[in-house]
Amino acid sequence: MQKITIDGVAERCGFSRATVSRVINREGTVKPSTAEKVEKAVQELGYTPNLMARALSGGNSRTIAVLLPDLVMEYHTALLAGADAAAEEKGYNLIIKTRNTKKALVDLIEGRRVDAFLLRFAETSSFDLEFLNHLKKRKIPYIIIGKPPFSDDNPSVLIDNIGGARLMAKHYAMHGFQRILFITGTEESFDSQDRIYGFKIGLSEQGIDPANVVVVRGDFSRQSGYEAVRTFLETQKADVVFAANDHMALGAMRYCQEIGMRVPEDIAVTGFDDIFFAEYLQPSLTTVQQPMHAIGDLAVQNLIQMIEGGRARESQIILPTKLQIRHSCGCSGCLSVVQGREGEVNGKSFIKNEEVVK
Amino acid sequence: MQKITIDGVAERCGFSRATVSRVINREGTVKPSTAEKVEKAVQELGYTPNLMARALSGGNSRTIAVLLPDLVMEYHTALLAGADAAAEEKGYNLIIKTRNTKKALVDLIEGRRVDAFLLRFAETSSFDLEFLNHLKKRKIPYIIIGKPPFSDDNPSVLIDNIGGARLMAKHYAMHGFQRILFITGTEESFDSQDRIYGFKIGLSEQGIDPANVVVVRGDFSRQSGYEAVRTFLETQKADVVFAANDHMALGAMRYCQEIGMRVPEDIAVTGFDDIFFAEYLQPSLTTVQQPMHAIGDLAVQNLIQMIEGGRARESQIILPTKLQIRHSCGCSGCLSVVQGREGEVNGKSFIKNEEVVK
DNA sequence: CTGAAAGCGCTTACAG
DNA sequence: CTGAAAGCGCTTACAG
Repeated sequence: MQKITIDGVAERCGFSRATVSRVINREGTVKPSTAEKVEKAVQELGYTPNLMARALSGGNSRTIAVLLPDLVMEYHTALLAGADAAAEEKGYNLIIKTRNTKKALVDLIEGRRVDAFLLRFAETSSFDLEFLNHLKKRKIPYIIIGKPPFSDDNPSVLIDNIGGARLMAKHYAMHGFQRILFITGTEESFDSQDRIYGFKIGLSEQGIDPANVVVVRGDFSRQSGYEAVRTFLETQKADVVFAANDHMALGAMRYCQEIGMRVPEDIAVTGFDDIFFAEYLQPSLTTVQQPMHAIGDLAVQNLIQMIEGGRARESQIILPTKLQIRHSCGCSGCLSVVQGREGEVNGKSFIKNEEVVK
Repeated sequence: MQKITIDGVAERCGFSRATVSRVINREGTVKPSTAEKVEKAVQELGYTPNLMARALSGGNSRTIAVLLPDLVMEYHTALLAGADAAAEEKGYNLIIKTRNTKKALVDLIEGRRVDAFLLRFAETSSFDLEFLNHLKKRKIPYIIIGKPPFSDDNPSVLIDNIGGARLMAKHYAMHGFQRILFITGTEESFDSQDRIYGFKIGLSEQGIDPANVVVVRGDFSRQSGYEAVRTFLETQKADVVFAANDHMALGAMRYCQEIGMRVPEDIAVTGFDDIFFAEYLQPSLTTVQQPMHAIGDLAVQNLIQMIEGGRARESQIILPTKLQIRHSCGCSGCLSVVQGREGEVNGKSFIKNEEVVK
């Protein structure tokens, strides 16, 4: 199997290397009939451009870098899986980075290794504004997954923590919960901040005073959920525990069950994320789900549009959140889902999380 | 920030581009004193080579392709996380591929995009021998995760399904289980094949006739585990159900509990994989764990050795398996772990799964 | 031990 | 609309 290059194609169809390059990249003007001949030759030879050479000479590398906090949380691997699906469909490669030194990232850019960045930061401290500015200056397309920092002009696909938490607040109102314990994640977590924020907004909307909520700090671990509830219940009582993620909800539920409290009869527990096993807990966990796979997929699609078509839709996009109502909140019978609805105003996508299906 | 190239370094230190290249790649002979000067210049300028250019001109691209069946199963994302850890430590990039067309893979090679391949196939039918031969012919380093096909001469890191299942058989003997239902995964799954194989070997070793095991086909889904047990229990009885993965074990357990059987008192259930929630089921699941993270890490380390140092240790490597004894098998009290031990003979690593800790 | 030169496979002004 | 040429940033024989 002879390695076949652009010159091979040129020879085959009788045109120059430059012309072949033009039709492959659909740039400049080429007579339709010659484009056809070139394409035929490409087909016959089964030619695909060498991406290294292309990138080196100033073209696209057809590669997107994905920055993730980790590859362990289902939350992030689902995001990656979605990104991968879109990338493979469009013939792009994904380079993944978890422990990202600034230097390594800049090299990726300067070395023209990647055309664009998909960025996911979990903690405020990991947010590298300098790097973001570098991207802007170099006009490298990027999309941030989750809340962008400070300014609103960063292209981003929002993880709708606020909307999801509001949905949960509304559901709490339906149950008539009064004494609420909220377990947060780490202090620096964007997700955690937005979840408590959205929850309080939601409570206000329902006429419940957010001041009634007791907030205890956790760290997203199952153990921290366990401990938070234990400490709290030593001196106080609660109708319900809202943990900022499912792991902590699991820990909370375990503690309650261990001391003989029935969930949800004696105390309700709800979570956030809808990780795989939420459905299989006993009782099954009522929680908020975000479409991480779809978010990754959509983000990569947009990134590719930016790479190929200039800027495309750089606006912020929010995908609808689902409230997965199961049994741990006290609802019984078959599962129901409360889902937000998508909308769009002024080029900004958003959702109305209004509907409640019972 | 001026883009700095090898010529920049050359100018700075007063040597030629060729010499700089030599010291960076530690190739050829360079006088120590000049190497020092070159390195100083590299430091001062913060130079890192453009990998695209390097690859194009015949050097390494410092990139490894990872082929995975999916990014959903914890089994595979843990493998990826391990690979990523090793890659980032050594300054390598990872390109991930899930839905791999042969063409896309060959392009990766011909375009010099990657230096090596980490391959994980889940099903016999997905095994592309032609591609493997292509790799061999081109002398591209690769490592297969899991059982290599046909011949033994493929560098691989084995997932020790057989050893793990043997461990479980031994544990079954301790419990004195007689009537055993084994739920397999899909017919083409390497994992499933090896697990039933190893299990039967293990039973024989314990003096239990493998013919006593009833084998029912599942497909790794929770639902298939549920159905398999339901169908079986309609006409027969069992002391224990061994599911070829934890998802099916979960389904099996659910069915038993739904019809009022107590696990493990009336029927024991064990699984394979030790996915995250195995520990949190009620009762907690006795299962076999394989160090997927370590496997991915080790494989990438070896791959890098092969890339940089010629061939390194191309032998087969097996990492020890753990039997996670929890409650679903009938054991009670604190958790115990039965762990295999590593060994090495004739350059081949292997393990003796002999030890039983009670 | 070191340097000048060719070449890797493309893209992109620049002519025509 | 098309082609000849330069150049992207490296590595690698080939001389010396």
